[in-house]
Amino acid sequence: MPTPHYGQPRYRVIADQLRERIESGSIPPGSLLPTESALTSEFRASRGTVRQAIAVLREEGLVTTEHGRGTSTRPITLGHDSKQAAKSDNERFEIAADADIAKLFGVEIGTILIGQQQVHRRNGVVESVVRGYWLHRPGQ
Amino acid sequence: MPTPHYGQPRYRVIADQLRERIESGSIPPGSLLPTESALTSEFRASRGTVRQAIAVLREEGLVTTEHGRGTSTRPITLGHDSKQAAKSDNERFEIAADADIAKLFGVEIGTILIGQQQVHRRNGVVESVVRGYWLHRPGQ
DNA sequence: AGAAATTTGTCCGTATGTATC
DNA sequence: AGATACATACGGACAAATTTC
Repeated sequence: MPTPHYGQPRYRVIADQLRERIESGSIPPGSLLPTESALTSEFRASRGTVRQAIAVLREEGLVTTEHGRGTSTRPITLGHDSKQAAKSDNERFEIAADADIAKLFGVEIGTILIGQQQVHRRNGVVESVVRGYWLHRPGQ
Repeated sequence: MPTPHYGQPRYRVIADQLRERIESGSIPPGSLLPTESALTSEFRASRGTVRQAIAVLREEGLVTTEHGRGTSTRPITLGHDSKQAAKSDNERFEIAADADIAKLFGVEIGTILIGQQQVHRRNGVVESVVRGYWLHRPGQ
């Protein structure tokens, strides 16, 4: 079989479908995703492709993977309050756009955006903090 | 050949070496990294492993990759002037730590940090904004 | 303008190592 | 100890974007 990936690559299509299940609640927060081999059978894709799809969700912060255990969904913490102590080093939240951000996106100040904060540590010590912002559901 | 990855996996070792070259200036900002096939020969690793190593650097924001062109180290705009900053989608600046950030780093509020903002566009439209923060001269 | 070469992107199949149950 | 599941690594093949000639 050739490698036709008209439009979207397979791993993104698979990632989209899995994201759909997670966000629709079909796969509840905190529960395990199907195993890699199960997804391999279901989507008739190679394991590498399935793993690539899962990697997409992991980068988005939607799931976490534990060696030898599996990949599980993680709840999105909405209504983030800055004083709220973060339990995780990777959390999602909603936040109102400040002047800078609002101008960049071309929206009004205060528009609600999706934010994600990721804390990077080395030997337990915080090395850097990265925050990403984007609009709800940009055409992907 | 077996797959021994005692201690660190190969792709991380390769990533570490490449990072070293970038930070030492051996690969200057804005210049192209060796091609994947060149790295494959040099490190005697498979292309997949080399690509995984590059992916690490990409996640760290050290390099950017363009289809058909190559992977280049990110040009660092040591900018501080807002006029130049406004023109670029990638600017560095200094900023005082707010309560949130200060707590994460374990420093006092108001401590001066390095910040970097990167604007990601698709077809000219802002898709996301990423802000990173870290201390001056971390171990490295 | 266009063809060829270069380079990254995607996908497959397989094998082996390592962690968890 | 055995079964299950994720992590790493290899090699090959074709697709797509860019650069070069």
